[in-house]
Amino acid sequence: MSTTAADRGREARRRLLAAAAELIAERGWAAVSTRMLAERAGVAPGVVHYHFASVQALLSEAALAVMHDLIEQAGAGLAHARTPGEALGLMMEFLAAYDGRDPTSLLFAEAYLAAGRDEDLRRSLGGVVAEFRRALAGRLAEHQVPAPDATAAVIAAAIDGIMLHRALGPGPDAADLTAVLRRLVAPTEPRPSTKEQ
Amino acid sequence: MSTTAADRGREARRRLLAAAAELIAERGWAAVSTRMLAERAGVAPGVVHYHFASVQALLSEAALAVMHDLIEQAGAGLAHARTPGEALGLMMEFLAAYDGRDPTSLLFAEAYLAAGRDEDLRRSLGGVVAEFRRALAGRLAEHQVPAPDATAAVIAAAIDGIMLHRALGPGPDAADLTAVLRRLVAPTEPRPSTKEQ
DNA sequence: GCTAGATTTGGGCGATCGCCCAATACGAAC
DNA sequence: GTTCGTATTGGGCGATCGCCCAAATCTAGC
Repeated sequence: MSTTAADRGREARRRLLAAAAELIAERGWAAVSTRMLAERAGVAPGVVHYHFASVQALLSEAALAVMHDLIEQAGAGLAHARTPGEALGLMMEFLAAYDGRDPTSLLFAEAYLAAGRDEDLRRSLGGVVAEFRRALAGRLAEHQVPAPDATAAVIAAAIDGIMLHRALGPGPDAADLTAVLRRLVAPTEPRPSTKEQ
Repeated sequence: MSTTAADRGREARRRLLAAAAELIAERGWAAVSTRMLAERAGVAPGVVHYHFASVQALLSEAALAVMHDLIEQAGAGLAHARTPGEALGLMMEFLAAYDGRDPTSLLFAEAYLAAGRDEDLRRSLGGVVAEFRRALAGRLAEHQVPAPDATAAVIAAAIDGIMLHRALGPGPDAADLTAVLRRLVAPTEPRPSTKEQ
């Protein structure tokens, strides 16, 4: 039951990372300040620069942690699918929880932009996207989808773009979008019947 | 040859809008300041709040002007295409000029995010995207592409996503991506032959 | 109890922020 | 030349910024 100083320190660090993830989405990357982070995390302002070299470093670490977790989670769900079409359906279902204006979606977008002005962050983030593309391309190749790399890149891009556009207002139903995306992975065209879902 | 006060005023306003478009891309929306804008435009700091109600208002007006011009330009090129596949090719060619890290791409991304925190901007920007989707869906419908609205939305989203991902590092060739996207608009499946690029 | 080392505190530093405004400059109308 | 109206100047206002640091506070080990 004893809480050592190191334990409390780790907890403070953890709370600061969580606060950073929230505030990036709420206020925007450049608008997150030292005192804002400290207040949200329930610590004194000085603690921020005790645990992190700079506010930038804190924001980067927080964003990367969230993104990596989510990509891994999505990838795990993908493994259950038996066909690429099914995998697409699962992914779109997974994405239904994010409307482009929720904290997670905004965190992604903010991180994308911040990466353009921070070389280290850009490299790390590029690695996350590349990893997702590679995993997806592997699944596609297993099912004889032609041009798996390019197809995976387009799907990954479409997903991010769909999230971006959702933030701006209503668009077509997710089910309709999924049906369109399925054209990308249909191994053989099943001759479009007169009626379809 | 006379330059009235009103003429000089209009010129100062124009220069401020141009400076805003540059600085949004360079520094990020939230990091653009009054004095930064004034210096870039070659005017005194006070001029900014003489011509614009706030820095936010200046940034929004500048971003919307650039985006509207570019969408219109892309749409004009689209009118020359004779098939949806050709139109896609033209659009991807048009997009080749933007690698996701150039000022125009960054301006788009910054505006998307800023829109999430400014209701007026969000509405205006949503209108721009909707207008593009509508124009594209119209062209698709003319050529019997199924589900033209959803297809247009996916294409628009894929384009923005591709630009976003390009900023993070190299991906598949544009030509390969275009070939994949063409699957979305193929009116009838030409029975995939043994070889295809 | 006492020391050693890690963590927290809370305010200070100079710089910068958005916005404002009284004073000034300057061409147009008379 | 005088008046009038618009545009510009340049500094001031209080607030906030990132980062720093000496002092205070804690727990573990002796």
